Amino acid sequence: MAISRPRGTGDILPGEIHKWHYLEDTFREVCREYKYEEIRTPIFEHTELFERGVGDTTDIVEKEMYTFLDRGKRSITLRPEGTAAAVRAYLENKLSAGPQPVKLYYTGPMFRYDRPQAGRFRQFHQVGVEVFGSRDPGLDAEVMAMAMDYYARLGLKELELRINSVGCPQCRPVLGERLLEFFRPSLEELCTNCQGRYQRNPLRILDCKSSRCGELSVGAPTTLDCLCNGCAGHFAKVKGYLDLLNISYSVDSRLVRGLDYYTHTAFEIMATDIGAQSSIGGGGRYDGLMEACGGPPTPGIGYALGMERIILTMESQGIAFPEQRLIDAFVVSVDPGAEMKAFEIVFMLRKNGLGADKDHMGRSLKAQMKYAGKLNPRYTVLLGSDELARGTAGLKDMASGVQEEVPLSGLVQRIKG
RNA sequence: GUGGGUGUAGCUCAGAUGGUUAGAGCACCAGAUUGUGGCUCUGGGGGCCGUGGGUUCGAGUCCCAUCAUCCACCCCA
Repeated sequence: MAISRPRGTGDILPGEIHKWHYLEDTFREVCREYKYEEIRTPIFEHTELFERGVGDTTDIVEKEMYTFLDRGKRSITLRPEGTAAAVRAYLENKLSAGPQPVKLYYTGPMFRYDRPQAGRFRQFHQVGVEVFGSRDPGLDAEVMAMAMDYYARLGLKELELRINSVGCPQCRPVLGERLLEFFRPSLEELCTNCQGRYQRNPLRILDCKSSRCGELSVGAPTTLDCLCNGCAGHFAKVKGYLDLLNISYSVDSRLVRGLDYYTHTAFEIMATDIGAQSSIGGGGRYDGLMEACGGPPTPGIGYALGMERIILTMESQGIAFPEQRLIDAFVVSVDPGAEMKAFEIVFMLRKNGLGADKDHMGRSLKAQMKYAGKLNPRYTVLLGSDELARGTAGLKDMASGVQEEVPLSGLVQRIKG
């Protein structure tokens, strides 16, 4: 093989594309019902957008971005996530001038230079939403409910919704101080990662997966211990709305979204049985992000769901994807003399809105039938010299095997009927 | 970035201790008395045994390197 695909990427082949269509179609349907409108932003942006919009101390920006200089010596980055670009577009196109809130959705590929493993790729696909312009806790609940609704429509079971509140610029520093105090005695024992976090963002120590750090952080103050009245009230309302909708969730006070401008609600949806990368979606509120990107103070909340991981979960749960029939009719020429007529009939069927095809490999009658059997059309249309002479065609129902002779003039009607 | 597993046909995999023309199943193609699919049977095409080096009379098999892939850490979707 001369050239292979780049590491961590994948070809979505015709045999599985129906899964992606199903996910996308279902998502669009949900978005329509929830009144979210699609936005399509570039796949690449100025690197600076992500440095500011994702945070330059995050792993994503520090080591996972596909960044390059274009021919004009501009630093360009393939988008690693969708929120920053949506924020940029909202500001750049003055969507703030229209009615608020602005509810957007997007779908498409994202890029991160990670080591590939089960459920993790360098090019992967997300569907996501962002709501700009309102701090209503009802919207926090809405986006979570929407994500769960989407999963449910796909047939996913046994998902776990974890939620937390990470506070706001007023109460976060209080927590930060208390965390520094708490970990100061055991600073040397923390993993090297967390020693760095201690300096930059002690909140994330709570999130560390290392068992050592886990032990050390037992009894540590959590975000929930330090919420100010406003944040605690917001969180209580979010939970109230979720309860109202009978959406089950667990409060996970260790769930942290690391960026400074993330505020209030953070959530994550976990699946089982798809390997170590079990998060199939996550999101949160980011009331500080617009300002970080140079805009006026504007609240926002959103989520992103990983399509590959959703498909993995569906497959591991044995959920069937609706498969659409490739064609309605396959036209077979019984003898070479009928070849031209078969070609004509195929186009006639297509012009009438039917999916149709014929052999293009010079196959024998038997082989044409065999091929038709694989394409699984509802009908096979058989044309031979006898039929030609009578102006008819054999119409064979492939499921039942029953064949009848119908006049060409009534073929479309008969197939549609 | 770190660690482990695996690279033989389109796919899933056999190929003890190195030894003739590298096999199977599935898939693909053709045929089973000449105008009909699914089942069955017969036959056929297809392999620089990931790549490069080394050891050896001889390497798919042993050694080294490299690349790819899978899994895990980290992080995330």
